[in-house]
Amino acid sequence: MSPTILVVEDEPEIRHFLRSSLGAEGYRVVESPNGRRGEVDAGMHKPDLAIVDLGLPDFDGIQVIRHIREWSTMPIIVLSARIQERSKIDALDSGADDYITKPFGVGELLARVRVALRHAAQPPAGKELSFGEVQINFEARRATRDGEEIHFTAIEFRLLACLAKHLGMVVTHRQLLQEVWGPTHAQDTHYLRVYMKQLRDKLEPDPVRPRYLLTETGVGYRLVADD
Amino acid sequence: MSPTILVVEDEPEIRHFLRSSLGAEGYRVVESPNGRRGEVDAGMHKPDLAIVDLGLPDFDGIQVIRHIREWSTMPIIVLSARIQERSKIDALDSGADDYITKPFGVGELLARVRVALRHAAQPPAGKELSFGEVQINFEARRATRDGEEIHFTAIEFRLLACLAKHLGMVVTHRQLLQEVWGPTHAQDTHYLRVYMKQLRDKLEPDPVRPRYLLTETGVGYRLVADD
DNA sequence: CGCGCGCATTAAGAACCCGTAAAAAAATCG
DNA sequence: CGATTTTTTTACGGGTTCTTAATGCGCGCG
Repeated sequence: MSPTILVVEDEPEIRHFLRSSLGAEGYRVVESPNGRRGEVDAGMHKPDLAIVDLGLPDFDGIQVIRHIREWSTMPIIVLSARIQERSKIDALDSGADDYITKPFGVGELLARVRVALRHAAQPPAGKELSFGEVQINFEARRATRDGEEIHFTAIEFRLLACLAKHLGMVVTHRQLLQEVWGPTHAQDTHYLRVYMKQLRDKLEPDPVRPRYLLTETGVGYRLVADD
Repeated sequence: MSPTILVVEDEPEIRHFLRSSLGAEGYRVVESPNGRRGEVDAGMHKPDLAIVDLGLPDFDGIQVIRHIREWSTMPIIVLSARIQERSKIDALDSGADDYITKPFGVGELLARVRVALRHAAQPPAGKELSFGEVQINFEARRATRDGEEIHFTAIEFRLLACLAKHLGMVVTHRQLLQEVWGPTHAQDTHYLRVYMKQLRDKLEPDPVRPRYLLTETGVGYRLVADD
């Protein structure tokens, strides 16, 4: 079943451009001409991805994003004019996942859409993952270390799964918080500090000098398997 | 099919010089003697690249750039006399991608044109970039040098990403500052000096004599990969 | 030649972020 | 219902990163 994409855009020209570009790729497209309709359509159609213009006539696209983020983690891509630098950043902070600056080409649009959908849809990449003496089976939700079973709490495991899904890549604080605690806790970074410590105590040979579960100061964390 | 290049230039001498230099390389050339015609021709011919003189008789070349940028992402190269320092920067901030200062040689012209066309042809989804012994993976937010991992702080990486997004072309101080520090710091150019030094220390084989991360005095910086 | 401008370079204090521990609150389970 | 586990809060010390200011250099210009 092809993914559904919600397009919230007031200018008919751009909206039709989006519809035909995305439609040609096989996506199903739902169009909303303003913010109010956008929110309703988001709730009704439960799309796999939303593309939201920041310069909407009735109310700010950021409002739409905030409201959607209250109940959904669907990927949101923001459209912004070159002038709206500031609100672009606000949008990302409000929970948008990516942005495209107008004017933009079909190639760029489709590339961003693919990335966003891939990130959202992916089940924990492989079913197995191992590093050092640790082995994790995501399907069975179990892990062993030196053959001994390790126990994870629900949150610990979700956090680990989220990191493993993006193995080797940095996962931002916001992504982790959003994925594990939901959109309402996207700024409670102290949760991460506590749980990273617990994961390290369970996974790392020397928890004080992490080798697999690495910190990216000011950005997020990342999990790396051995070389 | 050879790329089409639009030349918006009032002085016949320079216009003919451009036509023959570009024509000899196999490009198709469309000439416009003033700004008004330039805009029309841009819409009609949909060229792959526009070269716009800043000192046009009817109205400012910056107007032309702004108007084109409302509907197109085609690369735009600006021609400026040495006196027009200020408007050169305005042009870049308005969406031009690169500039050439008059007088200029064929070699410089063709090099800039090649870079701009190559840049346009590649979807910005490009996740990888390499120059010298350095390799950067933007998706994973990682970089290596001679196989060794290099560590970047949050700001360093954002700066590098911004430069890489416009590989081979100039990025103005203002653009960099806005993208990395936000609009409130658009004039704090001293930040750039400090961080450029750090990037060079991490990326350049000989940081004192930069080969990739180049200074454009009075304008901004430019990242070039080796050819 | 001396001056001013913009850039490179350095260093130090401020601000911020992270790891850590431990207690309080909530949820789970027998 | 009480015990145990899990989650949420809070606090603080140490370390990293960011900001700021001072200095030196090279170049163009008067």
